[in-house]
Amino acid sequence: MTETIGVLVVDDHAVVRRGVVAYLDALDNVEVAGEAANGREALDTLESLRVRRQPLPRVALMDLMMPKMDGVEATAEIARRFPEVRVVILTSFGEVERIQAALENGAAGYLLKDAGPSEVAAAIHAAANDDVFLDTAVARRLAQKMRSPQSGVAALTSRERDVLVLVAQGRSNREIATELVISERTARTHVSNLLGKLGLRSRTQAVLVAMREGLVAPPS
Amino acid sequence: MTETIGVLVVDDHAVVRRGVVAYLDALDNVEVAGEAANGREALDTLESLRVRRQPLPRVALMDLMMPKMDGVEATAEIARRFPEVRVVILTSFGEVERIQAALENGAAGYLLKDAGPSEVAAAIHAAANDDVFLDTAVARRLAQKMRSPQSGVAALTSRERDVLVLVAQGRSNREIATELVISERTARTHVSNLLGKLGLRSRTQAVLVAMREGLVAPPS
DNA sequence: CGGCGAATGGGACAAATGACGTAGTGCCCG
DNA sequence: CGGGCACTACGTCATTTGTCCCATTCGCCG
Repeated sequence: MTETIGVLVVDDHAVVRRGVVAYLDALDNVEVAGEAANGREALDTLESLRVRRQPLPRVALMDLMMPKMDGVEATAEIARRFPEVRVVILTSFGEVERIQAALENGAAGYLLKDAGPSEVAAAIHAAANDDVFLDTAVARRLAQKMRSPQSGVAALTSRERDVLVLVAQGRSNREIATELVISERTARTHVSNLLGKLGLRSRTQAVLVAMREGLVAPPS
Repeated sequence: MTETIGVLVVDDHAVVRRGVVAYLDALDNVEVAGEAANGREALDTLESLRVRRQPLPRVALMDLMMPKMDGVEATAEIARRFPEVRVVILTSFGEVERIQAALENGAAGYLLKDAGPSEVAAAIHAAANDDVFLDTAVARRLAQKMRSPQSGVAALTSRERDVLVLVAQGRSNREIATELVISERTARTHVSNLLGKLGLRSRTQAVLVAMREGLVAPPS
């Protein structure tokens, strides 16, 4: 572990990249190996390092919610094509669904943007060590989610999640039916069931829950 | 203008504060006068400086979307109680409604977080000079909004906006009526009218528009 | 003063939504 | 193999939502 750890910083906000780099510069055995503004750029950077036979960074510090390529997607791609690179998520969103998605896709850590320098350092060292680091708040939420499998989107069947996503896009039952190639009655059954499971009384509330759980992106 | 400009950095994300401070440190006649993690802290800091008869910062660089006290609120408070402090907004959200709200509440600038150091510098100098600096993208959106007054929340009456906000919280017509102390029929009239003005066909879509326009915060 | 838009409500009606019960089919797991 | 679950679908019914009329009351503005 006395070896220097190369870190690729991926965030669409220049200010955030600057802050992260400032954190990393203060660390002894960590070196910023590059910056990228989105998932696509990050992959391009890694690819280009590989063809030049230059060493890949050990860790990628990555935002979720980026243009071009979403953090979750990018994490999955990196895990698939560059398995020696550990991905640590650094984001302002603490949605359990996103956290789970990221971890399932191979993320080796999850930090919130209000993390201090020491937490970032800990996450990077953990990742370089093939451990997983979770922000305290993140870990707590995950634990809560585990403890209470009854409340929340996790209780939904995959089909119900499909329907919920469409509801959260403002579609009517008829439109949902057409989209999923089922009858409107079935769509209504799914909506009714998911409302029941989530303890809601209208599809309007379902939109909010879907947003809160990160099932759909907030509209831009 | 050779005088040093004091800047108060307000953001709930430590990483972002660090990045901004790094930007500011690189500038000659700018000095970081303090940091705060939310609007409340920012006001407390200013208040405490005032009672100690210490000089107030000329500029506050502030995020929107913070816990404790929202950026728009904080901007209004600062403009009211500390008129000598110029507030520059630095946020990742480009919603026209929020921009307008911030500017109407006395903001002296609006930057997006993908802004580079030079833009931050320009905004601070402009603010210290009693000018207003707008990010290029922000200015463009504002201009678009001005050019097309027909589409968008701007066409709504204030009462309709009230109703829309409640719709976007998942309330039923009956609940909205109770909340606003009007009859349910009137609530329905308002909903119907605002749907027409926005070109929508259901309240579910209205939720999305309200979010997109920043009329309500995305649920946490 | 006259008009105009905003806000308030009502009647009537059509459409969408949601709840509840029932049921066939397919699939996985013990 | 049998039970359970997900997915599909329908019938019925109550409620909500949304539309199109209309009317009244303000307050503001020319």
